[in-house]
Amino acid sequence: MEQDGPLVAQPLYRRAEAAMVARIVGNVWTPGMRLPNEFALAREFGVSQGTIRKALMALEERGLLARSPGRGTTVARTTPAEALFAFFRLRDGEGRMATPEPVEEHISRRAATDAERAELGADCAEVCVLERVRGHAGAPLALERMRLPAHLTPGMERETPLPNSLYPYLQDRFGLAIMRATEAVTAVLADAATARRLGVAEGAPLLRVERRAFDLADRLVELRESFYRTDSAHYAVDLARTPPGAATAPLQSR
Amino acid sequence: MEQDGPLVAQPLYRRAEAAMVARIVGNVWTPGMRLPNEFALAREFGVSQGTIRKALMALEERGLLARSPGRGTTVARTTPAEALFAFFRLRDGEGRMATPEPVEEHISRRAATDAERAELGADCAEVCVLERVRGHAGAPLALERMRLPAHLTPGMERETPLPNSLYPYLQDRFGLAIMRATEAVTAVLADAATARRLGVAEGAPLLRVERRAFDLADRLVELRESFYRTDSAHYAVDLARTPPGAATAPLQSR
DNA sequence: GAGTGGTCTAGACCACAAG
DNA sequence: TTGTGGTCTAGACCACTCT
Repeated sequence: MEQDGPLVAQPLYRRAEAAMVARIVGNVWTPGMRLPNEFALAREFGVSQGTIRKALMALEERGLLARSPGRGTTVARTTPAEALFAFFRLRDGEGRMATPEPVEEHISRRAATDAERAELGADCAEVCVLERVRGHAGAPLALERMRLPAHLTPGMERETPLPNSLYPYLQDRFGLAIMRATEAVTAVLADAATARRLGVAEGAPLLRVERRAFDLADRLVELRESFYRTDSAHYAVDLARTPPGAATAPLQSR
Repeated sequence: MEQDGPLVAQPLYRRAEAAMVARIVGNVWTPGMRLPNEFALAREFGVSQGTIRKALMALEERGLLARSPGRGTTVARTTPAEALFAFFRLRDGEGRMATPEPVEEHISRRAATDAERAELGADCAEVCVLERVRGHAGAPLALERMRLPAHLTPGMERETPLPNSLYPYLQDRFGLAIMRATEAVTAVLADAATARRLGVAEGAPLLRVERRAFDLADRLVELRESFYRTDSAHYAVDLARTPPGAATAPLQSR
């Protein structure tokens, strides 16, 4: 009656897919690394080349692999531009990304609260707290406050200033690959402290965005609270009719 | 050098896919209809069964077809529950959908403004304007103002009250299948009129959501401006790392 | 020129749904 | 029992990249 382990036998291509994900998560296959070709993989896993291909194409669609004719299959390497595009939703009037430049940054490390341990896992004794103001076109745009499990990011609190784009840094430095996130958006009034840092009047309307970010193994690894000014930009969302049986949750939800 | 028509020959499975989309858009294949089996389609299009299968699976992923073993392949039929889930983003504290109940509704028809014609197409002489207040758990939650090309929804202005879920109605009544939408979210202060209708104080923070909705053929068919209270609900977004070369725009953007 | 992935075909066996 | 889609295999040809 348990949900976790599939009781029914998974198709071969699913098992091959899972085995390859395990290698990427376990850093046996590292970002940028070139994989053996389809026939070699097929021999290795004991299936046909067509079956391996199906698994490879699924992983390409999930963004874990990059394939191109003539060059071969490589483990995807997240570039700063892509990473920003994937999770940063602020756009200007013409729909272009309102690229944020760092303005100020504070980073520290402290004991995790009970609430944080409940979300980030019982083994999370300390958290790294990163607070940033980022601007665009000369004006402050966003105030962000991130919390990460300190045992997953050892020494991060001494590496200020951090790169503008955080997720590629987490991947290169700590092997933390952020794959998906959920955001909860509400409208709030700026309090005095936030208003001062964002250069708006107290009581000005702001977007408050609460983000939970998950890594390759679908562990929650970042809690983020952001406040956005939306006087010159907006939070852009693309919605599509979801096919009923389609992949809703990437993996397990817990 | 033109972008529209593919100058290079498309793969067979893409051409088969496009041909099948055309049949669905042209109502040759109607929602719920059962398609011929893979071998019959293969014969009809002059390709192999494997190629047809690839096209069918792509259309299933796009949500246009539903396939199941033993039953066959049918044209997808949008149910109210799915349609609400797909585009309605408000969730309560536990992540459940904050199902909105209609509170009041006004519908009218008037000449289109120049701005509306620029967006909805030059042949859009008149627009249908639908204004609604919707509530949840006894309190007003959202004020919505929708504009649709009147020539695509003839007689709609006499059909008040309209069903709670608008898109299934548009599909059943006018053959307008909304497939995707973009939303621009900003934070604003409630003006006097909006505050009164939503039961909040003037100057309370609200989410303002501007939606553009597109049909099967990727025509812009709805402009919508909504104001949401987010004191007891939030606007929920799921973000995923997008594979660089993946399908970003469903069809052409114009 | 050698090797790669992209496309296309062909045929086999299975579980499942419907009559 | 019949027919369907789901899975798996096998082999062919092509365009492309790299050296």
